[in-house]
Amino acid sequence: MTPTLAQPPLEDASKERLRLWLRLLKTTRGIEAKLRENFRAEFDTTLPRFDVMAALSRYEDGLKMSEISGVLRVSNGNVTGIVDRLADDGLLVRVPVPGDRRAHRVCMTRKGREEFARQAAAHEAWIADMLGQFSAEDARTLTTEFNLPEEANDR
Amino acid sequence: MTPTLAQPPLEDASKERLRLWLRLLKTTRGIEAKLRENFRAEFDTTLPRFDVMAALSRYEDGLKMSEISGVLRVSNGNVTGIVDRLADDGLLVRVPVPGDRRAHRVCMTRKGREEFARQAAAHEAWIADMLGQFSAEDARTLTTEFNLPEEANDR
DNA sequence: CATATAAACTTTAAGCATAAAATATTTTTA
DNA sequence: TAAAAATATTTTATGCTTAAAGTTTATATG
Repeated sequence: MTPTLAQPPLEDASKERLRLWLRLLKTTRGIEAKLRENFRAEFDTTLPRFDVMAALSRYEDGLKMSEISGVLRVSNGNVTGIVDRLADDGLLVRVPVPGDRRAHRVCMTRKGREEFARQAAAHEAWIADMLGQFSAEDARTLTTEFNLPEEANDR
Repeated sequence: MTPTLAQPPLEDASKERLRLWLRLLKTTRGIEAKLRENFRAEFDTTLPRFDVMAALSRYEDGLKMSEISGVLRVSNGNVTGIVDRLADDGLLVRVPVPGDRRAHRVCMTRKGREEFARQAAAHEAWIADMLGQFSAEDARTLTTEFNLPEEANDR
């Protein structure tokens, strides 16, 4: 006879994978909501703005508009508005690309770099707190496990 | 002397947790993008619309507007527009609540239930495919591991 | 060289999301 | 019971997001 289990019996993999997806979604959305709230309260900014700044911070010479959308995997038109607003705030500038009058290189200003440094430090601390249940080793293991193929989408 | 490692040495937990977060974000966004694309191509609908239908499908007697936003953890005003459009399409109806003229109960129509059944089956198959690298046992283990406290937010 | 194609970017239309304010109704309280 | 507080929902303002169409500039092709 089937013994009573602490957990319900394993259903087919399809159901368990669906459960995992719903859990991942709930967890990441919860963390994103907290980040959004913190960014608003502490820095009067948003997650998409931070994402653009973070992308730029990794490239000393800035990025072209299309490179930003490529790195962040968002649509082209999306980046236009976010960069507009960051530029209005003096955190970055559009620099014409010599020899190609279609393109612009987006670079952080000094003010942008300083502001981003503060935001990045806070961001890392918030994440470390929210994922505090994972040891460094656990985190590394899970990072590897969640490296899905996702149609081999690097660059 | 420190031996050469297959992976870089463990940095402090903070950095490893940040890496895990970035990986989770990349993975869930990738899956969400694929789902959005599939929902659009196969059913001419969106993920938020599916989420509302999924919430309603679990309650025979429907849900009030505020209950939908509570279950889905989205803002009140957000649900108004999504329900408006689903109602326009005849997939659900707003039913007045007897004895409280402020409130409405949102219920799926027969058409809505039939459409949702098709969508849910496809959704489960898409997820099972994208998370195919996880066995049923792995999926269950990970689902448990990602049950973050997140300020004990159930209902 | 003229034109066609491609590339870089912006604009538009529609929908999703939040926070905050507004409206209507119900319940509590003085 | 009248005024105040709470509840249920919608509306408004702002920003993010995509897909698709449009503009300008660059490159390829006849």
